[in-house]
Amino acid sequence: MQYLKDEVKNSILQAALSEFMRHGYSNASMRQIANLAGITPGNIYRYFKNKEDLFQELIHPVYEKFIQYLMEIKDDFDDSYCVINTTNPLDYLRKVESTIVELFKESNVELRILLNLSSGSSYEPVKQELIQLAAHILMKVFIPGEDQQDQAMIEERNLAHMLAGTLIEGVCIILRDHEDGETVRQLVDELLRVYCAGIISRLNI
Amino acid sequence: MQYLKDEVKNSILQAALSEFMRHGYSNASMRQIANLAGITPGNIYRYFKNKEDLFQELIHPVYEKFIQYLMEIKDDFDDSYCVINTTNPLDYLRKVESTIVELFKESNVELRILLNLSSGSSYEPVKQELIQLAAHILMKVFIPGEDQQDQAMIEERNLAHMLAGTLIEGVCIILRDHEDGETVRQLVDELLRVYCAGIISRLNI
Amino acid sequence: MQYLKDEVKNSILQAALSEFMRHGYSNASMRQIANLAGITPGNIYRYFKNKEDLFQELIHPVYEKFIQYLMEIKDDFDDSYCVINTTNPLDYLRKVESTIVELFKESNVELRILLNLSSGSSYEPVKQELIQLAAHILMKVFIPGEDQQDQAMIEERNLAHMLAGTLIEGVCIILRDHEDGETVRQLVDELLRVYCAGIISRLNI
Amino acid sequence: MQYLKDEVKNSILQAALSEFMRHGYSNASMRQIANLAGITPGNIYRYFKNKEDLFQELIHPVYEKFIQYLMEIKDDFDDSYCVINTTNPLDYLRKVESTIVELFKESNVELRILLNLSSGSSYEPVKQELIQLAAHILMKVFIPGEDQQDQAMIEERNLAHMLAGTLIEGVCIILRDHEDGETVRQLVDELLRVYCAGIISRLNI
DNA sequence: AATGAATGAGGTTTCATTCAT
DNA sequence: TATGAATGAAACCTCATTCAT
Repeated sequence: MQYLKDEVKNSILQAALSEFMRHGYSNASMRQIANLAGITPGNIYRYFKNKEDLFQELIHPVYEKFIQYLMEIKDDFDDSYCVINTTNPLDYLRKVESTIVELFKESNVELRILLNLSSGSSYEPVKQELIQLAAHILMKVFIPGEDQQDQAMIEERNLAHMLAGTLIEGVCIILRDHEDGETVRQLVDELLRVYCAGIISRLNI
Repeated sequence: MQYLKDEVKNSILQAALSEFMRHGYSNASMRQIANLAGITPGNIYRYFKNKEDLFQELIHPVYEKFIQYLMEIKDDFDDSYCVINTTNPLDYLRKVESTIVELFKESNVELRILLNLSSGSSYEPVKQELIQLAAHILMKVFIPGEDQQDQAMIEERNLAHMLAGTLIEGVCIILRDHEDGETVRQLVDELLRVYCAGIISRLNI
Repeated sequence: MQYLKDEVKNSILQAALSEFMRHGYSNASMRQIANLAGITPGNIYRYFKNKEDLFQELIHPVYEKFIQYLMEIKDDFDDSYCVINTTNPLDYLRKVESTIVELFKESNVELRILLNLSSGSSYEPVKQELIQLAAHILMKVFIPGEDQQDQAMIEERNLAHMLAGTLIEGVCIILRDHEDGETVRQLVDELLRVYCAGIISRLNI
Repeated sequence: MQYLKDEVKNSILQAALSEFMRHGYSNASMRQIANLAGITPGNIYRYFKNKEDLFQELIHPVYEKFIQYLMEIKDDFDDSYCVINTTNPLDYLRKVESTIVELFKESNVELRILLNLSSGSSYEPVKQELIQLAAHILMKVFIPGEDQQDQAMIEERNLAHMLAGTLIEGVCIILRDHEDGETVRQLVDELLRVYCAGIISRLNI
């Protein structure tokens, strides 16, 4: 009994991963997923309730881990950096980096789907939330002290938002193009170095 | 009659632009485009062979301009920077920047569709091509002289590729989130500043 | 323009009426309706949003008329019969009868679908509501005065409910089996005669 | 082995009874029947050729008993009532009643399925056949003597048909709404009383 | 005898595209 | 030239039935 179940379920998941990666959630075809998995479309529904359920089973673990991780970063950051302004942001980000890379190394494709290809699913607004979280952290770097509401403030906010977005996208790109863990770490390192250098140079103006 | 034809054709193109912008290529509805253009669905097919053809007529000019522009940058770069190494890369990129922003200001929507909303069309792989072109340019910054094939070379290639990708994505993000031309220019400026600072600091190591 | 629309819409409505009549709402097949109408399934959706919408367009007018009519009966009954107990129930029901027959003559099939074949649609609970309304009226015949809550009361309630149900079904059967208006009127007359005789004889016990 | 087989077969039949009762023939799910029976879907097909066969094995005995019973009533009626016109129809119907209720008490669920929930199966037209049989019996009450073919005859035929239908539906309604055998008997008693009173009053005109 | 994974035909619905008018 | 009704293929999904185990 159940002489094939796990094998088939895995082949469906793998096929779905490939199809979602290629066409995004709403343009992915259950028929194509079935073809890729070597089964008939109806059989998918023995393993997953529907398209959204299949997507969720693939993406949710990564989503949860990622959210939890970012929250930890935020809390840690709020505690250690903002109160006593001793930590160098460069050092702080460097510490963060290794954990990020670890998570991405585990779930490269899933994260890219979550962040860039989930339009039409319940995860659609996740990317903006994540970028806003990242922006929140960067904001504290640019405006350490008080909450000014003047023009400068708006510009800083835009800047933080933009840099947060590019940072997230940068990591996505690195992970899309490279499999080797050490290369990934090295490139993220470089990316952070660029960002930190730029941010520091901007703060010093 | 010819006059009427052009008017209708333009209204279709304008409607299509709006619809592709809102829903992306494959989720755009020909019926909705007809509605927006104030005509009937069947009539679209007197002006355009099919959905893909309509998309192409809209996007191709921008695509071509963008490619041509990047080629010019590449050629200019090859001539002015690589041979006699006098120009400051920061100055060079700053010169580039204003042209980029100009192009985006002209064809903001088309470029955003081309880069982010062309999934399902023949332009789907364009973004990657563009990033590779940009990477080629950046390569010349990092490896000014000869074509070494050693390990250091590979690392520089990866770095250039990654930075090119994040740069392109960064510009996309800026254009997605902001309409005002001056804000766009300012943010692109900041983005370049960060990149240049990072790149210079890296070159100086 | 619109050179066929009404004709097709009517053929769909007629086909749907036949299909819903034969198999009920949830077992009716849109494909079969299309076949009966001599069109393709997709074309139905140019005329009706979905299956429920098609059903509603067919059934709602009858439903509304029927509900309104029954409410009028109920109000008229509450006013004329319960307060001053002068009207003979036989006379009252006879007055009611002609109106019922008129409505049924107009929308024979639709009413039968509404009452007996709407399972799965939003009209599913209508029949029970109607029977309860009819039972409410009959209750007033059996228990003219006060609201007793004893055993006799429960029996009267069951009896009223049962007779209301059979009355409704009886009218449905008459209309299913006969087309001629005069025959219908005559049979409903007989049915009411039987009911009234029985009810009166029961009250006299 | 044979013992086990019967046990399984019975559990399937019991499960099917419950499922058909809840959802009707065509909306009943073979998978759900298997679940209720504590076996797997495929195994049902070792005991029953298909869904229709399972339905038939469940319903046919009751159908046959019911038909046979009605035939006996008819024959008994033809012998005792029509030839020597001594028996009071009220007494005769009262005698009939207790047998009807007995049969319903034995096979309440099966009869309700047969009469009201067989849409989509081969038993779908049974209810009409039953009503026509009942109408045939009632005809003998209204037209004791000869087979006139005049207008009066047609009216009597229609009347008998209508009253047979309402009687059957009335019993169905009673059985749908009540579980307790004594309440069922009592309501059927009342229903017959109404019918008899009406029929007698009509005959006396 | 029993399992339950798999199939395949069918369900409702959408939509780019065609074509008679 | 323009209409918009109609088509047909595809979408997601369900389920009675089959069959390798």
